[in-house]
Amino acid sequence: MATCSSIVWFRRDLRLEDNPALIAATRSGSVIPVFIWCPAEDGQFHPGRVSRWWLKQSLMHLDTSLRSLGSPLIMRKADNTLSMLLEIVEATGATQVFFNHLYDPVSLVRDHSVKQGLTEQGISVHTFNGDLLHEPWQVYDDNGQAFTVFNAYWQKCLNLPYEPEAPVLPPRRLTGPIGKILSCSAEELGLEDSSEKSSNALLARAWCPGWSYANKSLEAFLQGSLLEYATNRQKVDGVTTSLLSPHLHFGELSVRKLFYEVRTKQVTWTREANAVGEQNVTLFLRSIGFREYSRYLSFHFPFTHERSLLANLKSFPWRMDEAYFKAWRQGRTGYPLVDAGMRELWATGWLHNRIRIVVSSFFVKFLQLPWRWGMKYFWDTLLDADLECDVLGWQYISGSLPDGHELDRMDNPQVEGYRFDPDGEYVRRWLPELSRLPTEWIHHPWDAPLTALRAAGVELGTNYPRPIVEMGVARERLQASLAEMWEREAASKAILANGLEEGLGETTEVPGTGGPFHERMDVHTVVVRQLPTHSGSFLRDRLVPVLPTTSQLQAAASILHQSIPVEEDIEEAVAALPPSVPSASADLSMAGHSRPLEGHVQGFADRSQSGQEAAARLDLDFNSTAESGVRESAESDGRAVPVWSPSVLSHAQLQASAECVVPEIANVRRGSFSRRLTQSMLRANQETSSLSA
DNA sequence: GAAGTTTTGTA
DNA sequence: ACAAAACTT
Repeated sequence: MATCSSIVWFRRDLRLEDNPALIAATRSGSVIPVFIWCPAEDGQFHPGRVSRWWLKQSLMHLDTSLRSLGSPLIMRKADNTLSMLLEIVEATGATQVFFNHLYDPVSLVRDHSVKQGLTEQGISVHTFNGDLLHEPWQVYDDNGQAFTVFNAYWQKCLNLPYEPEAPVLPPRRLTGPIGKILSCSAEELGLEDSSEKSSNALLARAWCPGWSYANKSLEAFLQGSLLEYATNRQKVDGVTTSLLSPHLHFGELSVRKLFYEVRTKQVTWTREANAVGEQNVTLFLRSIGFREYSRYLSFHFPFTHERSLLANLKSFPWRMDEAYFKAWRQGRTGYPLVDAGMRELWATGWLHNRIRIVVSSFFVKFLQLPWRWGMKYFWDTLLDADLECDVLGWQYISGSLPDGHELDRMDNPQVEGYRFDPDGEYVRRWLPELSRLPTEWIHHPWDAPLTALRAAGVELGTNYPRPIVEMGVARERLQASLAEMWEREAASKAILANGLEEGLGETTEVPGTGGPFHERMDVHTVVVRQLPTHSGSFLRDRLVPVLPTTSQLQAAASILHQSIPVEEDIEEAVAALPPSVPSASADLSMAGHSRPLEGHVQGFADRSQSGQEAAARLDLDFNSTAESGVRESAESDGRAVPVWSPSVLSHAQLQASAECVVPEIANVRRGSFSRRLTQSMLRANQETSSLSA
């Protein structure tokens, strides 16, 4: 057995400690640690600049650690992950591949085909849970259905038998492969292009990527802000969160270890009758719960990165307004709290979770922009960009979840400003043009008397914009749009009913809309329709608005005279962040991306890991629904746009993701939803079976 | 002490 | 937005 050579395929588990794939491989002989950078497979979800910067640093750190144990990290850039793995297998004579599970839609699909491809070549593949407390297929409600509300899900998780064990220590020594294996440096992977380096240099002042720094961040958090997590949760300015999220995203820190450490703390505090401390832990664990839940949703509802979980908003008339979108990105909406947040995001890649909620809520409800645009922007710009959390966050805010905010709940940025930034310091830090405005007016400069504005050097409409949409107008517009949506839905329902009677089934078209209703909120489709004369590549770029490059941003900034943080401001801003050390990042991000590879199937339960029953069920599903992938959706103008066709785990989920069979939930309010969803999924499933029979 | 008003919490 | 809690009268 000592002669057996194993590849450990690192992905987003860039740590030595508590890494099940690495531990298992170490037991079976010599270890070849591998990282493959394969941008071609990321599609639309190619990581943004700051995220790639983090990855690069983290890889260098991991490589150093692995080297000192005796087996350096093999880094390769590839067009196809499977081919590259096979090439490395060939070169090293490895007979086994070990890796930890991922749950985002891209990885689910890729990992399944990789596993299949390796197995076909006689390589034995072993996969593990290195990212979650519980695998998504281990948690179901009393009816055996997947949860669709968070509280019930998290309650169940907390009640599952789970005795946190002390994290497994890193291996002491690794036996490396014999002979030299082709590899490149982290630099040569091309994670950072030369135009990005100067901006990225600033990031290193505030953050230390790498698994051992993640441990230090954890330590700092346990000793520091965990104590006051609950009370400080509201404070948007200053270091009050764990700052662990980028470390968690890249798996530099094991969630199981985090859970273990935090729980241990909680036990201590309970013994000391420290009720406040105990409460703090409960709240923090809840935010870990949201991270778990994001994976859970992504796994069970693999279409949620591009379509709402609920079908209730499928005919909502989102505004495809590029100018609004741009004003939001640049922090020029005229609402100081929103703008401060967007400037901070722009400059640092970081936002307090509270501010993420504020800006995303404004995005959806004041501007009525499609949530997927916002999700993509977060994916492109956040340091802790994480697809599953991104999806969960935006669906939560946009009224697409049974237990999220409803779409017609409009939060007032002025009110939120005084609640979360009572002294206006946060706004002053990020909006220098308002820095001299007294607190009285800082969150609503449009009400300020001219004398006050003049004294503060503020000229509304010139160096700081007036509100892009007034609150009252926004409210009316939202109501009107909702009314329009109800109308469309009623019409749709009537026609669908007719259609079914006539046996037309699910693809009924509604006259005058050019297609099934759900497509009206589909970014791809609508934009294509609006821009029918442009070229293919232009269209592709437009599928989802793309983050401008730094130079484009700077150009825009100079045109817009002042107030956009360009380099100097960024520097100042970053300097104002938590000083050097890994302060730990924590609030879980709403980050995201979206999009497809070709033909694959999804799912990857590992027999040895996840229990016979689950594995058997998933395997069965692979076999029965194995064909899915990119399909072409023919537009009315004849242009074909690739559309992600979700891979499928079960018939019920297939139905949930097939647009016209999406459950009827328009009027269902929170709470009562879950059961109805599953029931109507089942009903839809049965109907379809009988139709096809 | 009941009824009305304001604040707080919700991710 | 809305409900529940806290606070006033």
